[in-house]
Amino acid sequence: MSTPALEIQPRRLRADAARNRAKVLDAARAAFAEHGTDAQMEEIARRAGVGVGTVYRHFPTKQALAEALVEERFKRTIAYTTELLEEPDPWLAIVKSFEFCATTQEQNRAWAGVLAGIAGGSGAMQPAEHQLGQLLANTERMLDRARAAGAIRPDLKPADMPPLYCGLAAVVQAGVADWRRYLELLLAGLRAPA
Amino acid sequence: MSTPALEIQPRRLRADAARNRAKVLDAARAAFAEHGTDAQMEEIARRAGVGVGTVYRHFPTKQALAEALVEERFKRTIAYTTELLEEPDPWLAIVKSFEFCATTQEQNRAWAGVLAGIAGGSGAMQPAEHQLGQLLANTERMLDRARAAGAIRPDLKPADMPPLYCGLAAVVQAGVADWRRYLELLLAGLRAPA
DNA sequence: TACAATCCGGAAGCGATCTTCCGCTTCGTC
DNA sequence: GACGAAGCGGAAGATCGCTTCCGGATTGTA
Repeated sequence: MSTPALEIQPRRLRADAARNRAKVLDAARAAFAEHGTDAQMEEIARRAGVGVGTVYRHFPTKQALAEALVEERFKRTIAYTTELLEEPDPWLAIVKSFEFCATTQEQNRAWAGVLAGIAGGSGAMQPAEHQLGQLLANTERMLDRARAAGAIRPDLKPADMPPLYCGLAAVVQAGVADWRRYLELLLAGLRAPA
Repeated sequence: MSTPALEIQPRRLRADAARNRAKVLDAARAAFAEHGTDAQMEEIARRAGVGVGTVYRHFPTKQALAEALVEERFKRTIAYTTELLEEPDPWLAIVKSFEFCATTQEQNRAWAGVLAGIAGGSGAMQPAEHQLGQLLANTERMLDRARAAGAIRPDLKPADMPPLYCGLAAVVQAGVADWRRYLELLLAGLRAPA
């Protein structure tokens, strides 16, 4: 986020263009947070204080704009799950990963759709292949650590996880205020049997 | 489904009209099952073998048509949960209620949206108030029975349930083929601690 | 300052859907 | 079988939201 992207941006943006691009991304983030995929291009432009034409100058389609935001979220998610591998308590790492998922959904109402695509195997807004692979690898390591510590039921597989995240995101998306209670029940099912 | 609806239909429908109404409902059921809320009126008309005008003669808006289907599902759900109160094994009753939820979602891709509305308190396609009350009452009795039998964790409240159904429906909607595995993990969290 | 490349704004174009409208058809009855 | 009421079909209307287009403004450089 600090230096790269030179392969994608062959030439330097003019100062005003760079400024506007950032404003568009901010506005889009807010609009998607509020309305999910139904956010409208014109509203995004208005929030950014630019014309729709400017939005389209930076992102060729609405889909591309949405994907840029998803990729952003995905990077943060991968970064966070990587951090979690350092968490001393492997069970707590799992708990935190679910909480992160829920708050991400709160910040971007399109997130549940992305997770649904991952869990279900299809989905209109898939992240890049290698990113997805990295996230799944982190998940696997997280489970391995917890299993080794005897914190989770031994038969819990990596493939079990995406649906669990997907369900949680859906509950948050539905507007369940007390999603932590839902999470508590969910986690109880993952614990190692006493 | 066999005799009622006389309060809603003040005058008797002409034979062909009644036939078409049924065809429209069948077609709509199929279309909504496949495409959820995105099902198109013209496709419904085509499937029913009638013109769009005929669809609108029977249901003033797409929303009304969708609501008719939801109400239908809701009646079946209430009927089924009422049956379940007779189930000798209270734990099995709970399991079956979740399975019923999942298969309902498989048969109508708009179901998850309805449950989301119930769980979250808002939602565009709410069922009638008294129907909802009846369903929640059944849920409560179901839990009471299971709690009395020591089959579930004692702190499980009726209000915990809608999000659980909502999450399951979302997972099924996402296209997770092995939703039974998800359900298994979920149920493990509801069991009474050993 | 002058010039050219770059960028901006927002009106207009366009496709997709829901909904209306009305002349024609079918049904039920006398 | 004749008549009026009820129902039907599907083209046209209305709307909505994404996308394009281009004259004019801005930026960076000579």
